[in-house]
This record gives sequence, structure tokens and C-alpha cells, in this order.
Amino acid sequence: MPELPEVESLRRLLAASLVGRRIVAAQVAERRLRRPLAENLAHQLTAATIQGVRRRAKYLLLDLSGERILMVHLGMSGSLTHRGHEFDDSYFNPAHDHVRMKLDDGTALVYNDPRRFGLMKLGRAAEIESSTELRLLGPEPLSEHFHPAYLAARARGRKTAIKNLLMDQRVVAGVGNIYASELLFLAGVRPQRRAGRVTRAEFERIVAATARVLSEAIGEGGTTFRSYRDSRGQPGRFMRRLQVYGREGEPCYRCHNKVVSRLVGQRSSFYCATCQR
DNA sequence: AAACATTCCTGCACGC
DNA sequence: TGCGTGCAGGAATGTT
Repeated sequence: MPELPEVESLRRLLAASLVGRRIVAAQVAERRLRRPLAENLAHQLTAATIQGVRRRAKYLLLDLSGERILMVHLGMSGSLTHRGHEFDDSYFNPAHDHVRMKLDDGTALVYNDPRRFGLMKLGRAAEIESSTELRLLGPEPLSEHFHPAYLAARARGRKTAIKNLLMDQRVVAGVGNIYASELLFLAGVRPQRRAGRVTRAEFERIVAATARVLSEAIGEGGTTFRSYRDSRGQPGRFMRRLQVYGREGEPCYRCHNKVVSRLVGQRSSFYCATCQR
């Protein structure tokens, strides 16, 4: 579910509400996530102070006291919620509250993940920073390192579809299925175009469209297509701004022809065959 | 009830 | 042949 804009929106909320808080108790109800949680995770979390909340790609990084980091990935259906007064828990099924951290102000930080495709790992800061999960990631799409010449170089000679390339976290980190469709619509490029055949002018439009879509989505608190909720239990607001994702058969906002849906690399992809070449 | 916002692994094809 | 790389397909799972 969560792509870069959702995780970044979450990061901003959590940074405002968690920094300085101390974890006074932790409980692990279910260890079977994508990989089993460490047996001593609850113990390791207890008494830690949260000193910062950062993001890399779709990973959330909680800086803890003792030069440690709690790395969290939400997979398809995960959420990290800060529950206290004003928290809307109407969406959540407590059966999937896998990790619960009680904080020193009486609130709780809860990891909930129905499908359990997510990841949670605590370690020494240096080890997490150089872990296999983070080490191979490509540049952040909103950084200066993601530019047309870079993308063109990574695409050279590649036969895979441009949409697959953009969703390859080693090429650029944080773009997922929803925003890949959206940015390619803005760039006027069909998702199934072979990456090696995309022109320089198109790479320039793709890079610009990536920054625009992700920035706007962050500004709207991310997209809730199905189940994403932020740390307060609230959905994102970018859904109403989606141009093509989930709009199969509906009119393109630009030319009024029907938006089509095709499988590209096993993932549903939406585009306008008139506006995108 | 088919589809799903993600990642990881396997196996095959290809090229040097 | 042997090895590395690219690519497609599938699996993990619960919900709607």
C-alpha cells in the first residue's frame, strides 16, 4: 500500500508527535512478518527514547537512544499508528496489532499489518544504515541525484518496460504501482514502452513528472486507494487527484477518451492510449 | 471472488 | 562450457 508519499506523510506526523518520547513497555503479539521478528524485540525496545524519525525510500527509520535504529517497512497492508486521544481506530482490526509500544505520555505506537508482508528490524545504527535492505537502493526521486541523464543511463539497453524500471527500487527508490502509472500519464509515456527506447526528451518529462506527482501527493497526505491510514488513523487525500490509476473505462481528464488498464510486469497499469505514446 | 498499495526468490534465456 | 545478468512468473497473505 504505502509508497514514498504515504511513508513521508507518516514520517512527518510521527516526527511531530514521537520525538522525545520514551518507550516504557513493548509487546509483540505476532512475530511472523515477511521475516520473523527477533525474539528479543520487545526487550530491545523497552526504555528506548525516540530521538528522530527519518525515511529512506519506503522505509521508516526511528532513531533510538543508544545509537540504534528501528527500521519499519509497511509492505502492502501495514500501518504504524500513534494511538491516544483523538485517534480514529474504526478502521483497524486489533487482531492484526502485531507490535505495541507504550509511551511515557500514556499514548501507544502500534504496528498493525493484516497481510504481514511488512518488516521491522532493530539494530545498531551503523548496521541498519548498511543493511541489505538499504544498501542497494537507488537515489531518492526528490533529490538532485535523480535526473534525466542518470535515468537514461540506467535505461540504456534495457528491454523491460519503463514502468517496471521506475518501480525497481535499485534504480529509483520509493516509486510504486500507483505513482508509476500517474507519473507516466503526466509524462505522456505508455507504461509498457521498452525502457531502452525512451527518448531523452521523454526522460526529462518523466523526471519532472515524478517530482511533481510525489510532491503533490505528499502535500495531500498520500493516497488511500484501499486501506492506507496515517498515524492518526486518517486516510490520505490524493485519491481525488489521481488521473488514471483505478479509472479504467472512465474518461481521460485531458482528451476524454477512455482510460485503459493492462498488465505490465504482473501489475495493473492504467493509461490513456491517446495522450501516452 | 478476482484483485491487491510490496518484495523476494526461482528458473530460463542469452551473451561473452 | 561456465558464469553473470536480465527478465518473467510466482509466492508470501487477509480483506473486500
